[in-house]
Amino acid sequence: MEDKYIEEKAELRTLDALGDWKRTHSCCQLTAADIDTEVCLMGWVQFRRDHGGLIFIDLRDREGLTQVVFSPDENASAHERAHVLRVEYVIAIKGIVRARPEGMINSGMKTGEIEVEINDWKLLNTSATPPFSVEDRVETSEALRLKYRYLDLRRPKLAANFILRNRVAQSVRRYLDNLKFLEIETPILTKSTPEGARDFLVPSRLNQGEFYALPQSPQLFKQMLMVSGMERYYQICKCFRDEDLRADRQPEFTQIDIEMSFVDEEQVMNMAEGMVRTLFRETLGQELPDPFPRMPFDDAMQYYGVDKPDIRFDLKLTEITDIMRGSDFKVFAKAEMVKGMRVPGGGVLSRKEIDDLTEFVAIYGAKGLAWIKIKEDDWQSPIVKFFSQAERDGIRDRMGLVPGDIVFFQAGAPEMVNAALGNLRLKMGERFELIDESVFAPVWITDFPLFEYDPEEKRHVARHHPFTQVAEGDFETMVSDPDNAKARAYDIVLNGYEIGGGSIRNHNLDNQKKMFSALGISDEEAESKFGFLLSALEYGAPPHGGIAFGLDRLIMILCGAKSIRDVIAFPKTQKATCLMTEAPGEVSSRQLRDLGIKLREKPKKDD
RNA sequence: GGGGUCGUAGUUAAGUCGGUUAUAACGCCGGCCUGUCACGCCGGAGGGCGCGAGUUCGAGUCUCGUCGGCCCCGCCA
Repeated sequence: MEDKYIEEKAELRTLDALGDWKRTHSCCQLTAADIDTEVCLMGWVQFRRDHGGLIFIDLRDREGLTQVVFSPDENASAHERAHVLRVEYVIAIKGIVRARPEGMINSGMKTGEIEVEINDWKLLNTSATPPFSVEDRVETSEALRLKYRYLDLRRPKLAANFILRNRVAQSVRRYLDNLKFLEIETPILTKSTPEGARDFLVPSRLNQGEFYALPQSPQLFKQMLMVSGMERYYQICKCFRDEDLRADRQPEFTQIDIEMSFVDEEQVMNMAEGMVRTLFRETLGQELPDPFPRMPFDDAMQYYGVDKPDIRFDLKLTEITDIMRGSDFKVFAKAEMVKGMRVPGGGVLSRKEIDDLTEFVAIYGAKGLAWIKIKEDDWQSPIVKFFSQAERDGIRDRMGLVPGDIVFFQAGAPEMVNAALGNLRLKMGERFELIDESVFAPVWITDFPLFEYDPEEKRHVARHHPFTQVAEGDFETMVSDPDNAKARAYDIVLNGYEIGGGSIRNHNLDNQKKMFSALGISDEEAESKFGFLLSALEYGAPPHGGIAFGLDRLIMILCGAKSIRDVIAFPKTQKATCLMTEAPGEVSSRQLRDLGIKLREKPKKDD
């Protein structure tokens, strides 16, 4: 008897062909204006509410939901067949748009005023019970979501991210096209560039023992295109960096890459912020400041401790190195740098919270976290007993301390002081809810140092990249005094994320050679690594510069997503694997033989 | 390379000082139900606690190792 039953059920689940049915509307489209029209919808069963008599199905496609009703009175056979419907089954329905009965309007639903009364329907496919329910509100582990990414992407929230992503990309293309930019593709199989991030390598079958590298960015190709006279280039392209992952970093990511000839930094920045303003207006209806505020790198470090300040809230760092110089508090007196951060109202922080914050700043190398709570009558602090009255007055006046405040201090190497307090600043922004999540705060960071010292390699390396032009006025001294050379470079920061950066490049051969020599790159090395660039610069390279945006990060901020993975269709895990395809994977010995590659028996951990 | 955190039915979580047969909700299966919208009601099945050792009379609980997810430091021109 049970067998017969299963057979019966299977019979009911026979799939239908699409036939000549054509979809007429999406599932978020129908309104009261469509009442009494006949429509055909196709999609997935989101919810089923089978009352035995009436059956309600919320039908979902990528745009939204529509309630459809199977009624035994209207169409008995359509209703009878509908008992088999389950979540995620794929169906096509034909029916009449009806106004919902009085009091049955669902105001929480975009199509809540109407429903579709079924005349006929087709079962296009069944579905196994999904491992997690395809709904926004369900919190399931990210591992499971990534394994079944195709189901995860059905969730309306995630689908909406990709709809927005498309609109941003289209807005960018329209904007750049209007400004006569050419979209030009550059190679994915290219040459390893030793400066910068670790490359992904691809072995060459036809040239055994040699490797292509996947591009970290199309930097040199776009410069070549300027030499080619393309004048204005852009590309929305994949870039690859074999470095460790973070919530906002993936090994392959998408860049909006732009380069222009015959321009200075003002023109690049104007073009770029116009693009960002336009895409915000066109996709979110949000107006951004015009122009974007600008901040020199030195100020960013001084007041925010980072080169990507979140200026949505107003806490700032204050340097007090000079005040503490002769102090009895030797930790401060001897420190290369002493900075404080005043947190208005921070006096409410408990001892436990301060202990946790001390642990937090230790991540950045801080040995401790000095603090003072400003009370009505006195200062409460483990360190203030070491301060003279003049020192107390000096700190109070410079920082504008008032009762209720807490001040945090760091003393030591500037890198540590800035990192610890800069990140503590963000922590305090969250703790005291100083951040208005509806605000988008862009800021240009300018006047970057041309170099930074790499203690591992014991030489100066380019802070931006080695093709960046030195600031006017620093050309003569860039080799003798590299620490004070500025670059014609600029970053664009949004809500504390670096979303783009660029520079004016060296179009003059001598300048480029001087840059290489400042970086300790010999003529031979420069020739072997960047020979084609040096050669191109000999043939009438126009002045040029550009910028590149991290599209994924930008979309992440627009979506309010916490991770870049939520705006990338098939992202990698933190170990750079894909849980869906199980990449990376082993390859056949035949493939290895073709490539002339022999694997070690057992990869050793060291080496 | 390092620090932190998590891993228990399909899913999300609870599980006390180590103690009988490991809880709950949702989902799933079956039945009932003509205005629900995360429908409702009744009944049922389903896991041996990521994996491997160890301690113990006894381990989901303790120890060691290992695998995996996430966050972070380093790294990311």
